[in-house]
Amino acid sequence: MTEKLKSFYLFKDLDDKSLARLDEISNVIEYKKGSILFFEGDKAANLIILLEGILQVYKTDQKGNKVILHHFFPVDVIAEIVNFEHMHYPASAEFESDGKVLSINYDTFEKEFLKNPDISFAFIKSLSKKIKYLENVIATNMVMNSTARVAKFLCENGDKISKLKKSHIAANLNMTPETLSRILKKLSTMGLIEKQKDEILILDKEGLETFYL
Amino acid sequence: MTEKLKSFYLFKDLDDKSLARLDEISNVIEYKKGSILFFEGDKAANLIILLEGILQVYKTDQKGNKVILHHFFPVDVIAEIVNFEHMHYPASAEFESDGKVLSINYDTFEKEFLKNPDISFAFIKSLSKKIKYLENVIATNMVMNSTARVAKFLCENGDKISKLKKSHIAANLNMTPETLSRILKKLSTMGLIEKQKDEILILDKEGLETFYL
DNA sequence: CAATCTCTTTGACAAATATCAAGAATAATT
DNA sequence: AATTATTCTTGATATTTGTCAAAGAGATTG
Repeated sequence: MTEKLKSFYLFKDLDDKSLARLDEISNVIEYKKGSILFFEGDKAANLIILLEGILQVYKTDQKGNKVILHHFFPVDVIAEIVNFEHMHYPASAEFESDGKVLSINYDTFEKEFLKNPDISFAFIKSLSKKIKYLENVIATNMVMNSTARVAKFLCENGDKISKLKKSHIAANLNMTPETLSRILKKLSTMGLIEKQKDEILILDKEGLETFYL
Repeated sequence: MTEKLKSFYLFKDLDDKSLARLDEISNVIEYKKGSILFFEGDKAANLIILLEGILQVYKTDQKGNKVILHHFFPVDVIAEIVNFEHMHYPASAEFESDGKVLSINYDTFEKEFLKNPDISFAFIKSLSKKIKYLENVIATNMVMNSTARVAKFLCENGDKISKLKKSHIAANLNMTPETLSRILKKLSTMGLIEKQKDEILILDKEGLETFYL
């Protein structure tokens, strides 16, 4: 297990003694697809690192619609500020696939590890990454309209698109499947993409980019 | 000047020698209301700390409308990840009032100061604060509708409201003045607020809160 | 391969907010 | 105080996206 810990960038510079200690204060938990890692409002006692699976973080608006805020992939540190600031989770998190998590007792971690310059630098790195992600969420969802979001998604994920259900893509882009369908039709009519059996071909990437750049 | 530096929480634990060095690599710049601190896309060479004034950070959407993302107040560290990640500014910043800024050569700062555990802890604190702020921007603007945003603003800023122009409030809430006017009228009709000459009285705070809690 | 189930598309309509234009209220200036 | 300039409000209309319902297309199962 200490070997496994060592392989995470956050811990790569720790000596064996520290790793053993870290091992003591942490454990691995597995989750099934669809299960909830935490609910909005929960308090956090553990620092959580996503080892396997895709985690979706969302809020629910007044009409009861999910508003998807993040996706986390391995190996991401999840919501560390909630630990750092002793806050409540500002959103809920649900596994989009089966997953696995490393759960570290945070108080001990802060006391014994966060002073270590390598750890704190990695922690800064992780926070920084999160800010970039949030900036992107804001730029995408507050500044861009539906068509722009679809165009951006197509340009950035043209490959993955065949594997995903359209309704799933729509949820990720915070729009309804109907709206997505209509936009794809429009882009198709404009000759920017071609809808095939199972795939969407991008015919004019530059044309798509004009919607959001 | 070193005394002044010492008064910022980020530097409060530095010894005199370090402060003198910090002084060497930094300088104070003054800005007039309406002037631009940086444009979206600019590259950053300096770590910027807002000493005086209110700074507005915004993007421009495709129609040319400003979308206001943040407000910074003294003493905030501005967009430190842009330095840390050697990125370009993802948005523009404009002074809403006359202002003053401490500009620190970032490369030197990272090399000579960021290793210091007190500094790095304060840096983490600052990043953490920013994440909370961004989470709030997202929660407010992506999850809440116009009425909820106005209600929240009234509850949180009931005092300041008389000093601000309505068009300015509307811009801050990312809606048009017309929409704000209509919502205030609606809330007034519902008996939750009372519009007076120069002020808005909150008659039923709990009633307002139901719009967004 | 027919029946069933799920997902996607389409159409008609509704809701929220923006836009444009005009009038009303306030504030500033002469 | 009268005039002028700003800002705010109101009404009419447009735009974007969501909602609901039904039809169509694909996939799955017996």
